[in-house]
Amino acid sequence: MAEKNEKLEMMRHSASHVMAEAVQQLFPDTKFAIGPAIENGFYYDFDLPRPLTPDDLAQIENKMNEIIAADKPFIRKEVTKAEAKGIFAGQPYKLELLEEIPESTVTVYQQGTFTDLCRGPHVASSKEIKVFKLLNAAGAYWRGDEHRPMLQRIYGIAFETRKALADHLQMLEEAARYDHRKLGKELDLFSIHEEAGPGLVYWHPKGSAIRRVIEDFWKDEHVKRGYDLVYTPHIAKIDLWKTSGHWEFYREFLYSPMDIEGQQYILKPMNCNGHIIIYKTKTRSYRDLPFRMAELGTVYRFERSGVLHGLSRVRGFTQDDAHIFCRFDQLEDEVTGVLDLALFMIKTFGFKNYQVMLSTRPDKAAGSEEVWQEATDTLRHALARAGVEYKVDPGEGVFYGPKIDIKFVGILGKAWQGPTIQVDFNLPQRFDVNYIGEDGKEHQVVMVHRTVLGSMERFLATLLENYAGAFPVWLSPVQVKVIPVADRHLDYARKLEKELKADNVRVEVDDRSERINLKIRQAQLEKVPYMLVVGDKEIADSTVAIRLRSGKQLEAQPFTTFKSELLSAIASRVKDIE
RNA sequence: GCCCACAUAGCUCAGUAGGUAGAGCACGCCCUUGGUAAGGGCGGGGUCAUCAGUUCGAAUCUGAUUGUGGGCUCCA
Repeated sequence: MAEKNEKLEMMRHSASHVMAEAVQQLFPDTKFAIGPAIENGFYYDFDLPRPLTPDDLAQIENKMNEIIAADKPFIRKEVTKAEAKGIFAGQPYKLELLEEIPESTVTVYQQGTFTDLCRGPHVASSKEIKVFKLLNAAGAYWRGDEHRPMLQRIYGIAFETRKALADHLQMLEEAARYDHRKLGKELDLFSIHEEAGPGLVYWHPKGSAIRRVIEDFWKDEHVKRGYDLVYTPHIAKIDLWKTSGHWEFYREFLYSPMDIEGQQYILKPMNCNGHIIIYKTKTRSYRDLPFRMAELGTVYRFERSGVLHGLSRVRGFTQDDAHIFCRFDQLEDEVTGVLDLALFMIKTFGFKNYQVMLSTRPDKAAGSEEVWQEATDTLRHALARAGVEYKVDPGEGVFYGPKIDIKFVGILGKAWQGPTIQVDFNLPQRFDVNYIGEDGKEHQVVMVHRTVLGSMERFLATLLENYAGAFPVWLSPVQVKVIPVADRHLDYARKLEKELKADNVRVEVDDRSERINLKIRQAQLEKVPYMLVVGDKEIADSTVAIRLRSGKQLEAQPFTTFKSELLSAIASRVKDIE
């Protein structure tokens, strides 16, 4: 398998060289940057005299096919740096790369008319490139630096067989049907409006119904686990954010201050300061710790226009936030508790798997090396206790402390940013957040910032794409659709509706004078888990005919039986009626 | 923010030699009361994202603005 992947990667990398040759022939003035193999394909960055059009891509593809058909060998040469500078005269990006190579000799690969600075390896000859397709052209900064020139990147994919290519293209099409922006519109869950502002989400009744279920569950679970729920205001005086350091470090994410009676206020970008204020309203004893304060806190951050994306990157969002104030010796237990909660959430919401990253001390960090080391070790111990496998992300911690990030892995294998657990020594110091120890003296608390879902917005996106909009029954905005066969069955339908509503079931009656085929179709499109078809037979026997959204029809059963099974399925949160 | 593309009815979309807008779904009314994925008829609905410009005339050409998409960068 590994060998096969290497072969594929070699082919993809070679395809990128062939693409460069094609571009060179079509645009002789091109300056070449880099062109690696990536997952499923390859790209190459070019500095071109004009923007590329879809027609250009087709032409480049044709040229590539010619080169492949001509079966040009890939020739590897070792040359001195001085020779290489001659070869790449007039190619500033290649020359810049050459400067950074410490060795005195470098390798170049040549196929046809194109020679590239490249470590290799490559296929022996262009004919070994089996099937490829150019997907799109996009802008990309030279070396990923936004202060350097914007280059044009062409992305392509390449496979061993036509079938593999076709499968991949089909998979891309399939993925588009799971897109939360599309599903959100189709299922009438939320909207975002040009006239109201980008990145600001309007939750429709059905989206709000899902959110309420999530929030109620979240609150109950937190209270069970020893959290106190709080509410804090959306704006606060700017000085608070100066004290916390946000004004200094994160100003680019903050909205401009507003003037209120001569005082400057800003919208909160985080909830921590509010929780610290509550903590500090009285002297806390070591006996009061840990103090776990939780809030579904709505925050506003200025995100640059180009990064906004549906529900997953927005400018106003509600974090499922909490801050744990504890003693250092309690830190491990607290982190363990948060990990347990996070894993419980992952399981309850039906994610197949998860990935865990531990981020360590960055270059620019507050606090001493020793404290960092100790805190990082504490996180390691907690991870070990939870029996969780993780990877280390060196230097990716927040400036105020190390963190654990968990990604949800959905049904399709896509990973989503989920829970985050961050240790913080900085804010307690800035705000002088203390407790009185057994020794009668003041000691600084350790703060843990954490979310277990992320934000309501991003989490809904995650759920939507994970379930393709077919939520498990406990989360479905409409759990039951009652479909009377004819108008004379409406009274019975209403009676069922009333009885289900009495137990907080989210139920709708399709009371239109339409054929049931139409009503079934629309309930299917709405992905309602249970459709109850009721007509003369059902009324006579006090039963319901049940159709599942899978298309499966269950035996007609007494309404009371259905109802109790439904209620237990909802309460279990895990299993639907099958 | 940067590169490229796109913006037509509530939704999905058609409308290229520039001559003042169409379909399906949805919505309203009428007929139909039909047993598991679209019954039929009629009707209302659009200053073609916004603002300028070119032109006798702009959904269509040009520019700017706003927004969206694909990337890049960023994501405490």
